[in-house]
Amino acid sequence: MAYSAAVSKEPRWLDHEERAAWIAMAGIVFALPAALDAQLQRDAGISHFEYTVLAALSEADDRSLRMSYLADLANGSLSRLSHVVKRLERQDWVKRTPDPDDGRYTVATLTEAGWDKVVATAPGHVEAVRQLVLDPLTKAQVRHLKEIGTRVTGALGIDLEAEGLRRS
Amino acid sequence: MAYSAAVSKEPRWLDHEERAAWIAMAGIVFALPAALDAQLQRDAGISHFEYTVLAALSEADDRSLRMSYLADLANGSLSRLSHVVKRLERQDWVKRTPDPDDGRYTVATLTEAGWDKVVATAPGHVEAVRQLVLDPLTKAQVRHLKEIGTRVTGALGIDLEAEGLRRS
DNA sequence: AAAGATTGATCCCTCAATCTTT
DNA sequence: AAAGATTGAGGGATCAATCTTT
Repeated sequence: MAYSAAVSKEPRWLDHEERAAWIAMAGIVFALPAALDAQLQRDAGISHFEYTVLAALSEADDRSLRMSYLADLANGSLSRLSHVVKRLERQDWVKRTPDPDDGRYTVATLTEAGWDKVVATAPGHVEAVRQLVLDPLTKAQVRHLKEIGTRVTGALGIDLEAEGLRRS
Repeated sequence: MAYSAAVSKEPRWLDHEERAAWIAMAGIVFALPAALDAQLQRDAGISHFEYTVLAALSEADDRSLRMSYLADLANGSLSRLSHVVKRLERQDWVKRTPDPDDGRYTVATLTEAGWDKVVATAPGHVEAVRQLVLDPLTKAQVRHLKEIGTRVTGALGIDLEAEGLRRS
């Protein structure tokens, strides 16, 4: 991700409307993850990242995904995922096996207990997403949000098609 | 922040448009902080939270704020702020003094070197915000984003008036 | 006793180094 | 040698406990 270094003397400062939009966006971006984490931690004892991992596996064929692909889906590094899956494995929610087709890959699979955990956790999480994000918006604003999100995630280099496989 | 516990058997699942909007929002919310942190870390050697603290002080009267108020502005806990300010103090960017009016408060003040750090860092940060968020949007979308942000931050219990004091 | 602030322990993430399979 | 994955060390965030001032 290359930001053209601000070499010119005068940066393009934000006008009034841009500034207001950015302040609102910043508020969301830095407070929403904490709020979602808090709900999941309180009601299910897991982090949002852990939930994302379990949910992604629950929607995959055979409830299985390669570690590297799963890391991409969950927007995390492979190292982070490896640490997290180690913990999830201790709880017997996930198990790991080498990929028979290519031994370099590791395949993570959701166990029956892991499936139950997702089923038990999903409704509360969806409800939190509704209350914090979707319910406060009009139908038109939901549409606008989708379009804005498409453009910004594009600038961030995120592939929404792939993301579509998962998430509540 | 009270989420009504999902006691009803059937949660209200997301329809197609809601799901698309949420996936886009989730992409932003979990990738944008990392992107902004990366720019600041690379170009200035500080985290986004540290930048927020320095920037908030730079815009305050006497370049000074009480710790508890500053923690609110920066969307962080007082404990987190205390740890961070300790580090900023080591770099001589901030200094702390007891509030003369009420000794329970601690007042954080930006030093001259801290001011210079903000001046040197702000243009690159604003440029990143432009490239990742504002430039990809039309003027109408910037307006929509402001309105959406107002509603969602409202649901999150954030006071945007107070926030307006800071942020690039 | 309450409010503001700080501290230390613990947990989690990041980064670099390493290991395994191809 | 390259790709995928794991590991351990180091740094920052969180939480509970503590300290200070009112």
